[in-house]
Amino acid sequence: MAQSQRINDQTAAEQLVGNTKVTRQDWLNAALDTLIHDGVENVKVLTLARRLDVSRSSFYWYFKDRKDILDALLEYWHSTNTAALIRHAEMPAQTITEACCNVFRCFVTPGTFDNALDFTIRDWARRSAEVRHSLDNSVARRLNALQAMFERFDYEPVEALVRARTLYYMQIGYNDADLREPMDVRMSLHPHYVYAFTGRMPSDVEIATFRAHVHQALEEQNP
Amino acid sequence: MAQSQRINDQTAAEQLVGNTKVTRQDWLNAALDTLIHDGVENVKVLTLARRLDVSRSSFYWYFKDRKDILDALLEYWHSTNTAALIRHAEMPAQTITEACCNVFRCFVTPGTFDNALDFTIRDWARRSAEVRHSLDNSVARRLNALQAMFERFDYEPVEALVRARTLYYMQIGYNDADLREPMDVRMSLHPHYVYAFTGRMPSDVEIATFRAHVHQALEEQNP
DNA sequence: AGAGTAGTGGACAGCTCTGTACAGCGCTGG
DNA sequence: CCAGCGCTGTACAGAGCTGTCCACTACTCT
Repeated sequence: MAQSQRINDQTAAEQLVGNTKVTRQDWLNAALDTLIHDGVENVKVLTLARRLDVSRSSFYWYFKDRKDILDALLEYWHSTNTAALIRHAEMPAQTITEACCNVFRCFVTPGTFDNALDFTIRDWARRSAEVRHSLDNSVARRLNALQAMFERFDYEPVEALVRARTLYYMQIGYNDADLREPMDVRMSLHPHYVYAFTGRMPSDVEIATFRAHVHQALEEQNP
Repeated sequence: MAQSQRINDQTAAEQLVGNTKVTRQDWLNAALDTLIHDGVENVKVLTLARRLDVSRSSFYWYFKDRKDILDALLEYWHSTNTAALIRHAEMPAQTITEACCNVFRCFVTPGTFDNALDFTIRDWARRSAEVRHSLDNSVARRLNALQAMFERFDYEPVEALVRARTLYYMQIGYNDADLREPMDVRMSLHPHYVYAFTGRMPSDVEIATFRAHVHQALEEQNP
């Protein structure tokens, strides 16, 4: 599922001047990919160097030490996933069911919210107080955005809180499970999820719009 | 939260005959505790030995190698968490809201379903195909039990499936987050969770019964 | 062309961890 | 009372990892 990740797309554009074989970006991309697939404890200077087919010591040209690159990875996560989720929760919508569909899109559209990365960060947070702190902050901001979303559609604060959590944790848990459910099955269940989360069935138009979005996103990914 | 874990309670009863300083159980308990708090990759023979204040080599008397004790930990998880959840999902109930409360009890009562252990296993599963396989099996059995629970109360299969997943993943995600919410706050939200999961409000009796159960469980833990 | 700069590779010291070999210690049963 | 069993400690070999030092290379700028 998770494609090779890129922290940004400068890599191709960067000039490999002088004796340069790899860029700082290459190290970061390799580290991010390793982080996602193998966990923090496998983000090792030695492993990355082997993967980039470069001497281990050149790592220390770009980064102070191992912690330095790990900090960069955390910062990347910070500025992507949480921002994406909040943005989708705040999208304008006519109904709560439409708003809920918007949030779903965030999780389903490739390149928006990286589920595998998010899991890895949670895992990491269990072993590092610093990461734990970042994570707690992000989760609070995410849940606030979702609660506010329900409140915009006149749910009582307590119910909005409970529904925000249910929606959020269900998505997180669901994606963690990595069910590899075929997209058509997932699409057929979608209206029922909306119903379970909001207590209301989405309209046919909302369902169709959601499907179109997902379809389009998948097209763009595999043209 | 997670107290010092015990794989079973034989330890105190076991005789330390001969030159024996620690038992196989001691190794297992230490390993389980380390697994939960620090993750698989920190379950190291050296670390456990230091913790038990015993030489590292005596480990190899009780276990073939490191993998041997890790297998034992997985087996332990197998025979506890999944069994507990299924048992609670199958408990007799008059209403779906009561059934839902039964499932909650499983997560809230100490010594029943170990959330921290479950998280660690999911983490582990990301790095080991063998563990992944065990986990997938367990999750399928858990979800089937929950879906069957909703179906017993006349939910359509698709809705039962969606609600089973929502209930399950919400609990998992919620516990992962380790919110450390005071129990009285959690209790006040409880009826709303039941409503979000089942679409119906629990009766006053059901709420009171649930609270009494939780209260009693906490009393037993801290007499 | 020569000096400087950015980046690389190889070698080294030092740490942590694994698994094995083997000797020693203290009970228990004939 | 001593032989054997269950268990422990010391010692060793070897692998994998980190971070540092320094010589080297290939560009760029003047």
